[in-house]
Amino acid sequence: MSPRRLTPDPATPASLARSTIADVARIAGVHASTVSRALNPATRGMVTEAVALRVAEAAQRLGWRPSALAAGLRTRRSRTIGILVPDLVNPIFPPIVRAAETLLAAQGYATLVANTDNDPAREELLINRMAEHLVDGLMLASAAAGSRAVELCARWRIPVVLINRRLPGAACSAVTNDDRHGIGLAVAHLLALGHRRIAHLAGPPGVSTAIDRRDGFRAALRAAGLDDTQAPVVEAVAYTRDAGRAAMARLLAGPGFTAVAVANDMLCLGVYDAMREAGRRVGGGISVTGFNDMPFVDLIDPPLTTIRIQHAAIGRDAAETLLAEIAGPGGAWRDIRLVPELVIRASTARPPPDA
Amino acid sequence: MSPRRLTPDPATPASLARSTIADVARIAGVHASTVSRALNPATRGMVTEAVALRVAEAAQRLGWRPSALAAGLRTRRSRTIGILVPDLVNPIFPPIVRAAETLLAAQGYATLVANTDNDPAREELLINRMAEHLVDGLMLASAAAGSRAVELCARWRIPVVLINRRLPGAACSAVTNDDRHGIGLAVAHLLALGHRRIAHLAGPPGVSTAIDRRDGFRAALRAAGLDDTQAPVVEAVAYTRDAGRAAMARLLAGPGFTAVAVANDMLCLGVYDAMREAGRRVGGGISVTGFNDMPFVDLIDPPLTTIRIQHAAIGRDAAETLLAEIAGPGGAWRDIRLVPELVIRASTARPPPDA
DNA sequence: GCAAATGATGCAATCGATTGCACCGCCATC
DNA sequence: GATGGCGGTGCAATCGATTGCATCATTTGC
Repeated sequence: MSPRRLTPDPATPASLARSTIADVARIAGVHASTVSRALNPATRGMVTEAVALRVAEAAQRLGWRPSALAAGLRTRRSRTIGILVPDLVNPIFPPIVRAAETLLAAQGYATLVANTDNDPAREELLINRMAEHLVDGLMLASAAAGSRAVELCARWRIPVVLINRRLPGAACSAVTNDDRHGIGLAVAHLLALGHRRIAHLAGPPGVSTAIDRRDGFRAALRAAGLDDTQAPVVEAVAYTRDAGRAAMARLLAGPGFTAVAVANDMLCLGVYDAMREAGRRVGGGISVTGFNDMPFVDLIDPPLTTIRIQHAAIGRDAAETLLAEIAGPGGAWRDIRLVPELVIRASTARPPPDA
Repeated sequence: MSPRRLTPDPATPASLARSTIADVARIAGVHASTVSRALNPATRGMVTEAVALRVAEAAQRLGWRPSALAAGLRTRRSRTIGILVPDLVNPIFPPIVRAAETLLAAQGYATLVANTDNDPAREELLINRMAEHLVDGLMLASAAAGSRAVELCARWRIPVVLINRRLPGAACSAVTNDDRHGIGLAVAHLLALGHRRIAHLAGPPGVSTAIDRRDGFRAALRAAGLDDTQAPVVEAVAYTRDAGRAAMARLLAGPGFTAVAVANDMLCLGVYDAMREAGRRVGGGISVTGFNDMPFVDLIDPPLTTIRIQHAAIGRDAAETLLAEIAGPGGAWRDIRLVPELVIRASTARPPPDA
């Protein structure tokens, strides 16, 4: 009966203690520096095949694992990437984080994820914490006007990539959506359905997605020969369901409109709430468009017409950009603008005939 | 005109280089070890008030930040907690992660989040990676039968707390839901509505939530004097929308039933899909109950009757348990079982009279 | 066949903070 | 006034891996 083989070798009780490179060196009969070279893929070529094999065997037998801390202390890189999101509970972020994490994990990077709660102070604190952990790069989804985040990263010499939200004039790369174009698709769709009195429920101040979508909304109306200054516009205080409800209630109290282009899907959930409370119907009554195509909005009642962004691509592109900047600093900043697409569902319809 | 005050002092160009404890020591005119003691809250008492002040000032002026790597290497603790989830895109996890992260961040801990994709090999890899980063503790939401995760953590001496899913016989604490009780609430609700032919759509094999909910389902039927062996039960291959759709299709092809208690909300999304494809109505036709009350299921059509778990409490309790075990190892394992509650919405109704 | 080049390995310093121990000075005690 | 104790600080080793440089053995070239 052959003994079961697990990792690490169960026959070696040495596995009880965490072993170091020195232990491996002793077993393999070489110097610790040789072990280091043999075990590091980048320097494996510096040692003899036979030695590399012997070392690998010894390491395996001891169940040796590198100490990321010791290595990082010496090399000044932690093989860790930080990701800062304003709110992990907003379902558009997990797919982004996940795509980034998957790509990074394949390259041997771990990811430190944290919530800023849209609080600049917390954002600063977390960036400092990330700096203490010597993250090799940072993905920042929480950028807002006035944020010192990018300067802070520069001070700590941490490559940073903005995702989702831009920061005009910021000295760093960014992977975002073409928000102006996206909202234009929504407006064009509403116009094609016959709507002429279209409102806009805008996002919170200082956030690029809010600004660009609002500008794009205006531009799209003008392009259609409509007077954009007449269009009702209200601003939500945050990208939350509650803020959407409140903003929509204000919109409903104002001059009439048959459709509303909303700045994001999360706000739409509140818009639906407000419509229900006001006894109005979404779709047949007032048409509603969202933005993001976040998971599950195809299941709400009525299913939401929205602008689909490339969640996974944002995470992937941002991770790739970051890795490129880590590998070779000094390149030009990338400004990747992903193109969103319209997804038509039942929350939009022709305007009611009596409107 | 007084100069603007930022952090760190902009007047000190020393802030350009990352400063160490030795730099602070030089400025403050003391030894590095004294700086360490003065800056560490736990050892501050060992130095004179005046020295502590001088050191703090010097540190502030240099914009000094501790190196988590150097400190961790010496102390063998990284002030980092790992969280392993099977799928971050499943909306029940972000609230848990977030609650844990908030509590841990307040205690100075960073959180390393990773996805296992329900892949045991990936889980092992990630735990090893966490071990390399010397995480002080691990929250594990991905436990499934046969997982070597807990042993692996024991080998690395990493305190671990299972969340959401239990692992019978595992040598560690766990913070989970009372799944048997929860599914019992759902069944009781269906019985009260008049249903007698109730099916169960079970979760994937080997996962405690699936097993306990199935057992609880059976027990609830028996308690009502019904023959639980007659109840149709099919098993989904995973907790995904697609798997739910497939399983529900199989259920619909079998003997008749007027209600189905589904093992989780994510599966319910697929159940809705299958019902739509089969031309059946959820609620008035077949009643459906979910489990978890994950975000947004109150907005789907029809809104889902489900069992609400205490998302935030899971994260909080698990984080607290972990901190307790880190602070004083050797205590008894905690087995916290949180009590869920029934949330009635429109996916359940009286059985149709002709049924 | 000898010098030079090449390649493999060992040596030791280093990254930055922590901490056991030694030391020094001051005060209280007898 | 010597002794003991104690609080505050400095010294130096330490955590574990990496890496520039030295060293040694081997091979190549002439």
